[in-house]
Amino acid sequence: MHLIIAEKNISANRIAGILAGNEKVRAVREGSVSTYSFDTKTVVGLKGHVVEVDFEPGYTNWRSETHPPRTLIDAGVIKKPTEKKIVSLIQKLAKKADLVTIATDYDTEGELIGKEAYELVRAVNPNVSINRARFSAITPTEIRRAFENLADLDFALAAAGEARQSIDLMWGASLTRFISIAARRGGANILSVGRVQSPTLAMIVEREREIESFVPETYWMLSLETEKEETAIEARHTHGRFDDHAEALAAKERTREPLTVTDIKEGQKKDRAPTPLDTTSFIVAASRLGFSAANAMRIAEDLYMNGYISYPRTDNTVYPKSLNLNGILKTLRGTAFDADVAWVEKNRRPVPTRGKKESTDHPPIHPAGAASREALAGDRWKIYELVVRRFLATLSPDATWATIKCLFDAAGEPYTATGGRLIDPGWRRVYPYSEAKENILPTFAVGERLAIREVTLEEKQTQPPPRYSQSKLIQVMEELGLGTKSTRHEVIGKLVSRRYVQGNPLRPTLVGRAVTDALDNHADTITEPEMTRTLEEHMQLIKERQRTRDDVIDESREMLHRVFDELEAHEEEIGEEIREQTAEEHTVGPCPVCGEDLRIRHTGASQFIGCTGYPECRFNVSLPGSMWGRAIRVDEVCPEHRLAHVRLIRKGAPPWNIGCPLCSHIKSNVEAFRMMPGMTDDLMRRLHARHIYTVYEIATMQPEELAAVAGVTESAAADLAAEAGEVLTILRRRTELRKFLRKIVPPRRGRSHAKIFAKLLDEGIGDIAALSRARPATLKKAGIGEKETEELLTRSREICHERTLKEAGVPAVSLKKYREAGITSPDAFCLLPIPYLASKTGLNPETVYKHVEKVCLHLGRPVPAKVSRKAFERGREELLAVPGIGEATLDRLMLAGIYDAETLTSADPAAASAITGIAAATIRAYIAHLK
DNA sequence: GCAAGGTC
Repeated sequence: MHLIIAEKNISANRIAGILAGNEKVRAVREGSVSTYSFDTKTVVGLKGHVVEVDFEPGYTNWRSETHPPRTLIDAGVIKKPTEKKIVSLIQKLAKKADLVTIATDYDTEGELIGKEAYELVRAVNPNVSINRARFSAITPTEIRRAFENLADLDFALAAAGEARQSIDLMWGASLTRFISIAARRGGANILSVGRVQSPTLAMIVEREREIESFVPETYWMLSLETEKEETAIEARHTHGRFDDHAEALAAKERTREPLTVTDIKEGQKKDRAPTPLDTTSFIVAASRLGFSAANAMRIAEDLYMNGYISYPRTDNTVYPKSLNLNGILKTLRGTAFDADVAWVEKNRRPVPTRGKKESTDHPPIHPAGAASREALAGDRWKIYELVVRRFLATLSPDATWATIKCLFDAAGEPYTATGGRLIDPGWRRVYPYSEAKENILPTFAVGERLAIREVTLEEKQTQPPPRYSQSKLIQVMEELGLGTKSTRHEVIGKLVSRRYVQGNPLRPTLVGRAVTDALDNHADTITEPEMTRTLEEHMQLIKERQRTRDDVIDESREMLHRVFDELEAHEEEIGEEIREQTAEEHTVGPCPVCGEDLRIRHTGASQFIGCTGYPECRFNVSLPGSMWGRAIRVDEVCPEHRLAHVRLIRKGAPPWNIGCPLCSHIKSNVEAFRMMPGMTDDLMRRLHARHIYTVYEIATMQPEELAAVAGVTESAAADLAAEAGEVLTILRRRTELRKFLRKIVPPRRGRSHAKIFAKLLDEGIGDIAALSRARPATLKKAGIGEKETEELLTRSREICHERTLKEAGVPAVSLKKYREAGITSPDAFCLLPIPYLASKTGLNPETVYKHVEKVCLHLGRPVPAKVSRKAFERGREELLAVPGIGEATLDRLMLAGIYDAETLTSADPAAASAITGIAAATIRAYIAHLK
């Protein structure tokens, strides 16, 4: 069998189709992986890298004494599978193969991915011959040519990729750990560092600094307004920007009629049709439609997977010869673009436009299939339409403008006006995304005199450079060689998820600035794009076999050690700097009680807002637990409390805007206040004025303090505190009920726990005890199913029973034994005979008596007579001596309170029979025997 | 728990 390994599934499919020619290809899905077979050949696709580099075992603990971050520099690197299913399928197929061909993309990463496959094959089949097919496009001619000219894997090319992997891992991981540990950040708050992300972040921080330090300069623009044929025309002074106000004023003073036309220059200008789309220009075009980089790529990948557009990750802006442009136009006929296609076919430019970058891996992004607006709703259609229209535009003629430049003289002061008119829209007909702004001037004649309506001197200010938009940043990253077409948008996503930057345009956060500062000061190698350039030069040398992989990595190790010399010498200082700079990130504003800073605090699963004046000031505001999202500060500020708004953010969930934490705190506690019978609006106002917002505070305050705050007598204050305590109990029980419901009733669409809970509350069911007494019909009305109702009732009764028994004073250890014996209700304690309970549980009857006594007293029921251990054991012997009574019969008799000879002889056989199920005659026989 | 690079 000849095994062919491609870079991805879709390539495998297409390669198989081409190589099979007229033969039928059998597609087989094994799990989630497909193979394509024909003749004796099987083609299988990888998923890019199917293995990943990591450190050898022993380096997982970040805070290890023996393996601090620096030791990662010299740690061994291993490859471990990330796509286990594909790895095992490749190895299964490799065992049977007598020839293996690596057919991954022809670039450095592709060669490395090929080498990974090579190693997987070698591990299970050491002798099979392995070769390499190199092609620059998956087209019939290219693929056939490649398979007729099979070569060997280029190990030097792959080694260049391996050097990049190792260097990225050791720099990224060691510096990430170092900085995170120094700043005492862990878990979701680590501070990451990397060859691509750190310079990108540094650019954003740098731009923000430029904006902050920008000193605007004032300048003046001089213009006049004239008119012809009742249209107003604006002409600007040819001096342009005046930096000197006096000079501008003088020019304005000199400007007077007559205004004479001195020259007219007419011309034509071509407006070139746009070039084919590579990933970056696609992201730029999509951003004009309002798509973020990541969203545009996500949609493009979806369209690609469904065959509507070509591969969206490409650096190519030139259509390859092999691309069938006519075929694509034909595909688009009959779609919503029918008229546009017809126009393009009729007016087509001789050669399609071409951009500056030409690469061979993939063609520019172009339509691959026909789609309808109905099939692709909303955003997907917008992106598809963009790709289609751009494709059409690249085949369309340039647009042509008629331009006119008119020069005027106003008593010696020169002015000019320019106009433009679109005479042939060309490509703009099919690509309406950039507006063509016309400015049509009336026809002038040289020497013509005009009136001056107004002369305007406008004062203006120079503007700071703009913040980076996502698309602009991706363009700059590309210019600097940072990241790849596939990763640039992900890098921005990473900076956002690390909370280094926010917004679009992108602004750095305090954390982002602090990390950039720390790295700039002590490890600037990693914040410069230079590192990537050097790495690429070294990789080039490896490819040319002028240097080895290990030699390059060793040099990088040496550099990183020097960086660590500097970092370790300043660890304390670096950590403190970062902590100091980022404290503000958690500060929401002044404490209403003492005026110190209020800060968001995270402690494990809970989070709250506390006062930095703690413990002197104990003011705090509770926040929903971190399961609802991590609390962060946002820019908006509450005008009333001067506190920053708070938002909970959680992966995969929309953010929960809490708003002003104090407003929200007050609002959520007002309802509880109103549950207190003695609460009035006036009293509530007084409490709020003294920053008392919770029932809990009232319940725990000293009466005299509360009396002073509320302006009532101490005894009234004590009543209030008692009421508050009762409200707390009610609320606690409600919470308990809520938790209980959540555990048993699974949430369903249209039936949230909140809804059910509200309905139960309406029915007066506010705690588990009330629930245990509820009628099934009531629960059904609240939207709870029959089975769930049954379970709710059973479980809630169990809980109530157990609670009563605990309250009565039955110890938990004994409760367990009763439960195991099936004795759970308090009634069972009061009604069942003590010997029976003792026998069932194996407990001492005297202990049982103590429990029964407690329960009966607790419930106000009569306490049964005590049975001593001696009497109990003697009774057993007496009864077991009676012929016909064994252990089983004894158990039954005990149920009827019969546990010794005396209780048996005095028993009423009929009654005892009814309880025990033993025939009355048999019981009479036992009694006769004893007598 | 860490990077960057493939791909989904």
